[in-house]
Formats: sequence, structure tokens, C-alpha cells
Amino acid sequence: MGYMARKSANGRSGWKQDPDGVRSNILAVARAEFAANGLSGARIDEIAAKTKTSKRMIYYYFGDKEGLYLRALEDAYREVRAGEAQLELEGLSPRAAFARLVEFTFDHHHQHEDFIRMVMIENIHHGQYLNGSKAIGELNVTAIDHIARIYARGVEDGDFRPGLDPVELHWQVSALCFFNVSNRATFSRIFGRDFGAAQQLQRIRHSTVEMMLRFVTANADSDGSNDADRR
Amino acid sequence: MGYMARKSANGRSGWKQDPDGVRSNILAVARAEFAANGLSGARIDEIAAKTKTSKRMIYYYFGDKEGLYLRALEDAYREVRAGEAQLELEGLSPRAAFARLVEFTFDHHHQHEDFIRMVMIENIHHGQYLNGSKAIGELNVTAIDHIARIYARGVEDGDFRPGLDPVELHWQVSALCFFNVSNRATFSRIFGRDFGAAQQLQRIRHSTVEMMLRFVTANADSDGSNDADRR
Amino acid sequence: MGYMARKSANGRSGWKQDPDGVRSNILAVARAEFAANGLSGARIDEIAAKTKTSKRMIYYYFGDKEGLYLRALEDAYREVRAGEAQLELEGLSPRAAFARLVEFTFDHHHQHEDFIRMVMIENIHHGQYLNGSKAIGELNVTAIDHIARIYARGVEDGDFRPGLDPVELHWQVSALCFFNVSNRATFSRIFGRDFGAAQQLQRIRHSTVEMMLRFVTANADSDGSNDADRR
Amino acid sequence: MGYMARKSANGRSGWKQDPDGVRSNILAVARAEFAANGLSGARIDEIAAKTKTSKRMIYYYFGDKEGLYLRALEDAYREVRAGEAQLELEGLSPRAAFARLVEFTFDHHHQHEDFIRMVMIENIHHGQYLNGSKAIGELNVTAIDHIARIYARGVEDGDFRPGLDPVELHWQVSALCFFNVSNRATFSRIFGRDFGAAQQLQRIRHSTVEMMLRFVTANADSDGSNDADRR
DNA sequence: TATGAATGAGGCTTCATTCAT
DNA sequence: AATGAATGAAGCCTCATTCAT
Repeated sequence: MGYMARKSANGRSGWKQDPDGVRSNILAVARAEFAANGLSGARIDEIAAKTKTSKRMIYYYFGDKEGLYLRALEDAYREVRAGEAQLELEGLSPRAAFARLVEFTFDHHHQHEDFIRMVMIENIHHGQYLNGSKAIGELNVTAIDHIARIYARGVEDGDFRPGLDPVELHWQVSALCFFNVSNRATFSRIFGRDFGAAQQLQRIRHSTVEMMLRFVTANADSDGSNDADRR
Repeated sequence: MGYMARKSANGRSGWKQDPDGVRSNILAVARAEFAANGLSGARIDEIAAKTKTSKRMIYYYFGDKEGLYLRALEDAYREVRAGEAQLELEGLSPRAAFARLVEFTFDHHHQHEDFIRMVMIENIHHGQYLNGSKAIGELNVTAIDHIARIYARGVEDGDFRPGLDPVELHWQVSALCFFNVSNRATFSRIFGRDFGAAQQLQRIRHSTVEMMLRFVTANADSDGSNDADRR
Repeated sequence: MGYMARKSANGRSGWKQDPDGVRSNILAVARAEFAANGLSGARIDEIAAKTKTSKRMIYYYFGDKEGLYLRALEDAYREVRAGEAQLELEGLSPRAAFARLVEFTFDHHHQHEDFIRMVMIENIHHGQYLNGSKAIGELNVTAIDHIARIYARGVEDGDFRPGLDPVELHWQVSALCFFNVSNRATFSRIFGRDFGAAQQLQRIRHSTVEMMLRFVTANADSDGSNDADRR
Repeated sequence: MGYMARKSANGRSGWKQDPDGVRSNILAVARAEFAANGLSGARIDEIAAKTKTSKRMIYYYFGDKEGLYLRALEDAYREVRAGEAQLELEGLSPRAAFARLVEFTFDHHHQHEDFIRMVMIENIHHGQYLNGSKAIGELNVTAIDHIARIYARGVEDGDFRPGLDPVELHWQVSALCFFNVSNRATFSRIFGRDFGAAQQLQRIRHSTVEMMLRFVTANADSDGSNDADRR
């Protein structure tokens, strides 16, 4: 729609040409294909076929397969981060906000399997494409903001124990939520249980929230953090 | 080594004929290559070149690329499970044993990056090869035993709260330990911090143990598990 | 020639781009190679080498070896049927027309050994490729027309006996004419006589016409068709 | 059974070894495979797998694939000729004997599809293997005897017209009977009729006999053999 | 006589990419 | 901006055959 405006602006509305539309169409198809098959597994021909345009246009706009992959990857991050930005937590208590954040992350990951898969694929490639990306830097700075703010409020209130690192908290939440999507296939196979089933999902979602809350909560007594406590 | 014995047994050590040796040599190379490049990214020619034998023998023993991949995957599971079986926890208290188990899992995953990558790759393929594996069933039955036993002892002692599912505990430990290896590349890039650095690793390892202990510990008071507690 | 016209039409005769020309060139070469060596005996490399274009184009236009084979087979049928359509029999008496048809078939088969060989090869493959062909249906509908018309006229005139099936007549003519080409090699070897020699060919051609005429001719007396007549 | 005798003769009946048995087992399997798939289409591995012995033995006994093929081809001829020798025609009238011979040939070909296919395949190869065979000469001399004798008797009786060539008669009978098996697949496909169906087979069998009888029968009047007769 | 292991050569096919308009 | 035709390089795999015992 943004590009529609631009199109009519140049007074050529009868035209078939629509650069931005073509680009985003290609990107959407590419992301799905890369997510489904990996970088080397995806086929340019297949992507082109599912596109509204031709194979030649992919090269015209993205240079080569790796260029297309990188753009699709960046795009996936962009969309997911935009979704996360919607989250409204300011009115809640630190505990409630933190719980909400974990639940949201859990659900969000669950709903964006393509994104999860793109990240898996990029890690398979040792993050080499992301390392070469200029665009990725600006995208993720804010990812840590939510959790840092909530945690700070919780510590201030005396509800959360001090000394924890927001990035590590984010790391832990990510691990618990990401794994549930990324490793579902093998885990389900090995343990003969469908980890994608609604009920199972609910149980794990609940445990995840609980686990994170227990981790940040300021205990009256021991904090369980030193080896002496193992006894 | 089994085949070495056989080889020296027939007194013809200058000889080529050694099926088991050839097979395991191929498998070792294949695992490394698949782990490094994925299924479609790995090259049979490359694998063959790094082998003591020829490309032809790969087909002789494994049929095709997918057959080789599956065997390499099964083999990776087999080796990792064998390593886990070494763990001695019986003499320890439940808390100490549980902590030890988590540390072990963390370290073990860290030391077996190829295995982690094989599992990632298999998940990229939606677990389709593992689903077709007959051998995988018997391999993972015992994976849950350790944790189930420790947890049971902890509950008995009153140290751990009852009502938790050992498979889910295993799932959580796995998530926290797996993610640290699998997503290190992208996470490091995005947050500008090296999550593979020794110090960082130690911090996360410690937090992981702590998080799991806090999760299972029977609290005198609140358990933080219900929504009402969020307030 | 169709494509030559197109080529000169755009005034760029030095040019490579000529899909139809490339396609038909490949098909012509492929037919010859398949006819000479069979489906598995023919080599894509060999076909490509004899082509004006590259091996890659074979796959571009025909998908795979079997696709190429099927098209070559269809093409062989198409050409032969087109040749048969040239036959002008309307001015002749039924006997003369029938004789002419048999002679034509005999000569035509003789002149199109590649076609004969393609049909042999396809029968070696149990007709499986032809069974999968959509194009073949429309090609052969008219094959029976000539003979049916002539036979009808002959019956009307009282020259031919009624009750015969045009398809079976066609079958018999085909058998006698086809075999002469298809089995010449073994027959010549076994009976120590060159069945491809001009004189021998003439004798057999003559006998074939005679045999067919005797078969359809309405006899005044006995028709030789029932067992009682064997005596 | 022949070789069993020889085996016990050498007093080694406890042995597994049985050269002739192994040989004939290989040959039987090979013939079936070659007949089914052609020379280049057949697989040595496949043949070996269906054998009671190993692939190595094929090379031990037959040298190479072509050697095996030639022996299988010769064997097929041998068996078929032996079957034909069983035919008893002496007590019948020339007409009845001739009819019987045609019927027999028709049925015999129908029942020995593998033989038909071997001959087709050998013709695809321009008879090159048969040309190199020493054994084939002695096998087929007698093939013409039956028909020559019957024809001579018929001419003597005045029943058959003189001047025909027994080899050509054999050629015509062969053509009509062979084609029915060899080209059944394509013919059925093209004319949408199952030429292998029992009823259809009976009709063609009957026509074939009739056609040959009409061809040899001495007519009172015209014989339809010269061009003048076409009018 | 018999055999499992091994193999070089060559087959078919796919892939990302560029050409020429 | 857009395109159908064309392609070199390289991938996977199969085959008949031989080796060494």
C-alpha cells in the first residue's frame, strides 16, 4: 500500500510495474522456502515459481542466492522485533509483567516458526551472513529493553533479587521458548510424545513462566546460588 | 579398535580389507561434514576425499547420501548417549546429584558441538530421517532414567516438590544447555557479546544449575506457580 | 525449416536463440540414438555431442532421459503417420487400392527403420512410455481409416468377402511388413540368407500383397475358413 | 537331473558343489532378466541376487555380461527348437498338417514370451551376438523341415500350388505369429483394444491359419498374384 | 570351487547464474 | 523494468568388473 501511493504518484497507474511489491513478494516467498529447506536446500527455481514474477527478477533485485537469503533473514528479524514492540507491560506489577513477557515470548516463538527456523539455519551457518549484515545492528538493541526495565522495577520493589544480568535473563527466556519450537521434531520422536500438542504446550508454557519467576524472585532465606547450598 | 584386533589377529596388517574400519572411518568423516555443512550442504566428494577409502565405498556401505546421513546421525546419538551413561550420581544427595547432572549436560553439550549441530540439522529436516530410523528407539530409552531417579529421591527426602514430570525436567535442562551451543552465533552477534567465552560460559552454566534447582526445590512458602502469585 | 523462416524473419541469422530449432535438432539426434542403442543403451552424452547444442539443453527442454525418449518416440509416430496420410487411393479399384496400401506399408516400414526400431524398443519396455503418453492418442486414430474405407468399398463391390475386421486386417498387414524389418538380422543369420537383399525383398513384398489379397477376396466356392475344409 | 547323475558318479554327494546345476540356474535367471529388461537394461547384480549362487560365479562361468547374454540367448533358441521338435504331423493330410503347424507356432510363440523377447532384443542389437555364436548354426537347420515336408506333400497331392519357397512360408508364419506377441503392448495401446485377451487371440489365431491356407491353396482359376489381377 | 570386499569409469541430473533482447 | 533461452560446473549415483583370500 505504501508503494501503491508511490505508484499513483508517478502517474503511471496503468502499469504492471511495481518494484516494491515485486521485492516484498519475492522476500515473502524466499523466507518461506529458506525456512522450509535451509540455505542450500532451498531452490532458486522453486522460489521463482512461487513468485508472481520471474527468476531473473530475483537476481535483478538481490544479486545472488546469498543476497536473497540475507535479506530474507533480516526481514524475518525485522518482522518479529516489530511484533515484540507491540507488547504493553507498563501498567503491570514487575512479577505480572515478567510473567506476561515470558508468556508472550513463548507464544510469539510458537507463532513464528519460520523465524525460528531462519535463526536455526543461520546458526548452522555459524552466523556468517548475519555477521556481514549492516541492517541487523539497529534491529535488536531494543530487544533487551523490556526485560531490563521490568527487572529493574522488580529489584527496586524488593520483589526480585539484585545482581542478575538482563541479557542473561533474556538468554534464558529465549532458550526455553526457542527450544520448544526448534527441537520439537526430534524431541517428540525420541520421547514418543507430541510436544506440539495443545495440552503439552500449555504445561510447558506454564512451567517456563514459573521457572523464570522462581529464578528472579528474592528469597527470604537462601538463594540456592552457591555450591554449599547443594547439600 | 575392534577391527584392529581382527586385523592384527590375521597377521596381515599391511592389508586393506577391513570392513568395520572402513565403515567407521566413513561415518566419522561424514558426521563432521554433515555437522559442518548440513545435509544438502555436505558434499559426498568432500567426505570421500577426507576418508581413507574411496567415494565408491560410501555407496557400497550406505547406499546413498541420505543413508549415510541417517547412519551418521544415529551414530552421533549413540556416542552421546554412551557418554551420558558414564555419569555416576548414586553417592550424592538429590540436590548435589541434580546439580551435577545439569552441569554434566551443560558441559557435555558444549563438548559435543557436532552432535548439537546434527540435531539442529535433523530438526531443519523436520525430523524426517530420525522418524524413519529403526535404531533410534532403543538408544534413548535410558536418557530419562537418571533424572527420574534423582527427582524421585529428592521428592522422597522432601527436598524437591512433588508433581513434576521427569520428561519435562529433562526437556528444560536440554533447552537451557542446547541453546547455549546451538544459538551462540546469532546471539553473540546480536548482543555484541561472545557467549562462547570462558567467563560468560561459566556464568551461564552456574545460572542454569541454579535455575533448575530453584525450580524443583520444595519451598516452605509460596511456589510462585500460580497466577495469583504474580501480583 | 519453420524456424529458419522465423530466424531470417528477425534478420538476425547469426544468432543462437531458436527454441524450436534446438528442440527439433535434439529430437532428431535422440531418435537416431535411441533407435540405434535402445533406451538404456543410448547415452545422453553421445546424443548431446551430436547435437548443435549442449547436454544441458536436453534437460532444459525434456526434463530427463525418459522424457526425451518419449518425445522422440511420439515424434517418430507422428512422422510416420504423416507420411501415411500422403497416400492417394481414391481413384483406384478396391483390389488395386488394397494392393497399393500393402505395398506402401511394406516400403514405408522398410524406409523407416528407425521408427520400426523405436517401436521394438518400446515393446521391450512393455509399452510403458507410450501408455503414459497423452499425445499418442490423437495420432493414430486415422491409421485405420484407409484400410477400413477400401475394405468397405470392396465388400460393396462384391470383390471382398464380408465379415472381416479392419483393425485385424491392419494388424495382419503390419505384422507381415514390420517383421521383415524388425527380425531381419536374426532371420538372415539363422537361415543363411540375406533378407535385406533387393531381390529377396521384392519376392517377399510380392508375396505379402498376394497373401493379403487372397485373404480378403470373396471366393465363389470355399473360403477355407473352417476346420472341415482342412481335409 | 542329468548333472545329478554325474555328481553321484564322482562320489562327492555330500558336497554343495554342483557346477552344472549352478550354471543352469544362472542361465535361467539371466534369460528371464534379459528378456525382461534387455541387454543393457538387465543388471548383473540383479541376476546374481536372484541366483542361488553369487555374482562372482557368473564371471567364473560366463566371463562377462555379454558372454552370459549369448549363452542365455542360445539356450532360449535351444529350448524352443526342442519344443517344436515334439510336433507330430505325419498322419495328417497336408492341409490339416499345415493348419496344425500354424496353430502350433502361434500357440508356441504365445507361450514362450521370453524367447520372443530375447529375439527382439537380439535384433535391437543387429544380431551381432548371434552372428558370433558357433552353437546357433546346428540348432535351426531343422526348423524348416516340417514346413518343407508338408508343403511338398501338398503340392504332390495337387492341394497346394507349386512354386512357393518353404523358407518364405516359414517367414510368413513367423511374422504373423511373432508380431502378435512382440508388438502386443504398442498395438493394444494405440488401438485401444487388448490384443492379449483370450477372445481376440482366438480370432487372430484363426485368421492366421486361414490366411496361410488361402495362400498355399491351389486355385482353380486366378491366383491373384499378378498385377493384372488387381483390376 | 567359491566369496565378500573393493573399485575406476562413466552415467544421469541439478544448480545457480548469465545472455541478449 | 522485465524476460525466455541458454549454460558451465559440479553434484549424486550406478555399472560391470576385479582383488585377495
